[in-house]
Amino acid sequence: MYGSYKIMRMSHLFVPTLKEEPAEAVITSHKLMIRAALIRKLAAGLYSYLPLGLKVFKKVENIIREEMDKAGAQEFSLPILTPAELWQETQRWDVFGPELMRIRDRQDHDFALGPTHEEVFTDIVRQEISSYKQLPVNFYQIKTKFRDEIRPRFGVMRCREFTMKDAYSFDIDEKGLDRSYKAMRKAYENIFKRCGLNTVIVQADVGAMGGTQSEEFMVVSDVGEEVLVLCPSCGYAANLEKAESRDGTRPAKSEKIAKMAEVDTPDVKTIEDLTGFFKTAPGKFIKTIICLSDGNPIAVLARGDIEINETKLKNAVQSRQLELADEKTIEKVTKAPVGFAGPVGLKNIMIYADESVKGIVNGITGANKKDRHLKNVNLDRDYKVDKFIDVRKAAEGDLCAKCSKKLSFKRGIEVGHIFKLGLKYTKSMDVKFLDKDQKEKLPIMGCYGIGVDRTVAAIIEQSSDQDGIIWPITVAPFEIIIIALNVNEKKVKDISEKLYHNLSRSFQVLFEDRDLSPGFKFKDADLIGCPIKIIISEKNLQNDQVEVKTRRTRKVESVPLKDLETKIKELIDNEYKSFQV
RNA sequence: CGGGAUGUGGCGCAGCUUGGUUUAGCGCGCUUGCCUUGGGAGCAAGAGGUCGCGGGUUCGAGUCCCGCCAUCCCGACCA
Repeated sequence: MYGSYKIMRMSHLFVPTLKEEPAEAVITSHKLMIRAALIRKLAAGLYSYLPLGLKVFKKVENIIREEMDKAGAQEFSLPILTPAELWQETQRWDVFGPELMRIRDRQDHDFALGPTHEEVFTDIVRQEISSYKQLPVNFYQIKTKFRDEIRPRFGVMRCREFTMKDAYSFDIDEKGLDRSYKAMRKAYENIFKRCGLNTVIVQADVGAMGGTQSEEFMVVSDVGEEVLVLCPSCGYAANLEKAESRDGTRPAKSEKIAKMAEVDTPDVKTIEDLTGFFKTAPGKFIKTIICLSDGNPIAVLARGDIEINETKLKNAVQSRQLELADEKTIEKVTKAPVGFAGPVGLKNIMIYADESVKGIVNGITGANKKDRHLKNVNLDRDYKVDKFIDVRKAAEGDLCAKCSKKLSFKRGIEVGHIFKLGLKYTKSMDVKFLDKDQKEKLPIMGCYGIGVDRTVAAIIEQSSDQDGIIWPITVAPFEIIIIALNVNEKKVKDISEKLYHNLSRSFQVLFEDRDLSPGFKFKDADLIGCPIKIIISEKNLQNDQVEVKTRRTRKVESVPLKDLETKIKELIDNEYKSFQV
């Protein structure tokens, strides 16, 4: 439990709850955050926190802070406004593109509103750290970030202005980075457990930043923006970008290799067209995609029934920028209009192929001529592949690459991301320290982020019912709500006041003291979702009792006044226990 | 940026197809009074809207046309 709480009465607190669902919200957490008066929208992707929302937000923040400190990280506060020069040093002034919010001052100096703070922290290390004796360090802050999102979405889930806890570790060597990374991984597990969140840790692609390892903390949810590939059998977990998988289809019956032949296929272009035309399963086709890798055309083959994972492809061909080729390029490379590309006779271009192509016997593919396809095409006899790569996009029905059991697919909300960054920033910003062996070296970095707003939303996604939010006690705006049923009854009013003052000494108590109908107050209380409700009515007071009801279980109990404090303490202690780390 | 939808008192919506019975309406909320107190009470009386903005058509536009803006959804995008 943290700190002493200011006295709070519903009659005083600004909690403009809504009976009706706001039209602009689609997902549960967004609807409830508005209805329970946690947030209000200012503009697309910009939200104001109201007093109740802020209380929750601060609790989450505080849990993060405590666990970060416990893990040995040190809190900073860096400016949001950051000079362009710093971003130019690492090329990110350009790389970040339009997502970076830019601003110019009256002297015409360029600045960015920080979307993340690698450069600024690295700059501090560059200036202040010169010896291995000062390392390792892990610096963090909990700060407002700005990203000009192409599409803000789902309330606080994807915003243009949001709060992120970002941490950066600097180590002497790989071993040290491993230690820092593991410490953060553990801290994250603690943080999410304490927030009452069930998370799954998935492997993620390291992306263009060239790190070595990256994992995401995901909250499984249908409204998640990422697809997770999970193996229920061995525990393998990765996001779709990263996921490896194996073919789950039965191998085709062995077939005699037949003679290659050209077929007239007027206007038959897509795999769908082709399966109809040839009356064959999509697995029979050799899909040929022409891409531009850093401006150079390459051909990528895959079996007709699988999709290509662009991230895997990008990594496999070591491309910085990869895109589908435009029509002109395709016509130039294949000498045919779009839709008739094939590997046979394709020249002056690297031909990559997914492993899935290996098993195709007597395949069908484009003839590199308008309205013509080839059938009975076979690897090595009819065409060559320069390099086999794994670009299979995992799909329903695929098997786990590790244990060959069937994979399961779920969606998830990314609440945290940990990352072994390597030397990317220390190198480009020329950060050096003198090691024990008297040699100059680059510190090796890790970075670790948590979306604070998103974490709050995810908690609600995971914990609510038809009546409203069910807060885990660790992040609840108040631990207890005392409802005085009829404040016009002197006895009810007096005893409620007394209990409120007494309990406020040990707990965070919200006092529902408004002169409203009981139903109204119950509904509001459920919406707001405080874990424990104490109901004081004239009826029960006749027996010197009050009612205690828990939000989660809806269990009600009549408790004699004299036992109340003990009972409440017991209940609350129990609640906290289930979120202990 | 492409596709779709929406914009009418604080909130949720109807009215628009077929322009004039509309003085723009309903529910919630709000104000005042009475009444009521175990699951968003009741009665009565009120306040509150240049119908997103601009232009056009018309004798007449919330309603039709054009343009713009905003919001939401899908997609693209997202170290």
